[in-house]
Amino acid sequence: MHSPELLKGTLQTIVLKVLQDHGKMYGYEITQRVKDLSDNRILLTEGALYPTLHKLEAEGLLKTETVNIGRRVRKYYTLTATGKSLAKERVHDFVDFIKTMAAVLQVRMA
Amino acid sequence: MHSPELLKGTLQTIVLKVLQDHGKMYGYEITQRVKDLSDNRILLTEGALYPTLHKLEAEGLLKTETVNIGRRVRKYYTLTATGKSLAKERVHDFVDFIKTMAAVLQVRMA
DNA sequence: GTCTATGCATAAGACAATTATGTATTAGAC
DNA sequence: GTCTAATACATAATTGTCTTATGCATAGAC
Repeated sequence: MHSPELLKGTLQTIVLKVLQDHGKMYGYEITQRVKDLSDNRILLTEGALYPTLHKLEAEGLLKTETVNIGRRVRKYYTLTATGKSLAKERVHDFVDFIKTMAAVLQVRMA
Repeated sequence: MHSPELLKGTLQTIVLKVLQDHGKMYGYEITQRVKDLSDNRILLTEGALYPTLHKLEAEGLLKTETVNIGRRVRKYYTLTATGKSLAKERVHDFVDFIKTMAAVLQVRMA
């Protein structure tokens, strides 16, 4: 697991990009996908994820669809058009930030 | 200027590495060096920098030397041995984190 | 003589995430 | 057939880091 402070500020970016790449997903699925993609290094906590999803939905970046699986409820999230462009923007900003950090820290990020 | 949330958690890393690369420096000088290296994109605020320097000093990672320039006071900071190894560790951790993020976001950071 | 830059420092408040807690279903181990 | 872990949602209290605001003081440019 990474020093968790570095993760700060990246949660929205992660959620938006994962949704962009994998389409309709539900909360728990997002945590698992991120866990897999990061080789168990990024473990999204529910206390952070759900408030973020609700916030993004309230801002019109995500739309939801509730589905009953047996007696269990699943809430699927999909990017809206605005959400898609924000996803791109956030990833771009992140890459840009890394380039700047590489210059300051004098390291190669390849 | 970058979206400031991304900067969270990177301040100590930046300070330690800049001190490692440039040796003895004072607070204001650090802000300017980072500003230059980042092409004006990372502007360290004093309210964040000074508490961080004091904290690193209290933890034995930095040692200080106060110098009078005319009537003005300058406080120079240098890495201790412990500070040097932490600097390396922090940079390594950061690069590692970026690799993980690249996998999650499916981007190249070059 | 005023404005900007240099140079230190602390305090109040905002904000995001962690930790803790709560509820409930389902699959598999034994 | 019972217990545990995984699945699946959600909110509240607390923590920690940073921004913003404030304060003091010197020096140089114009």
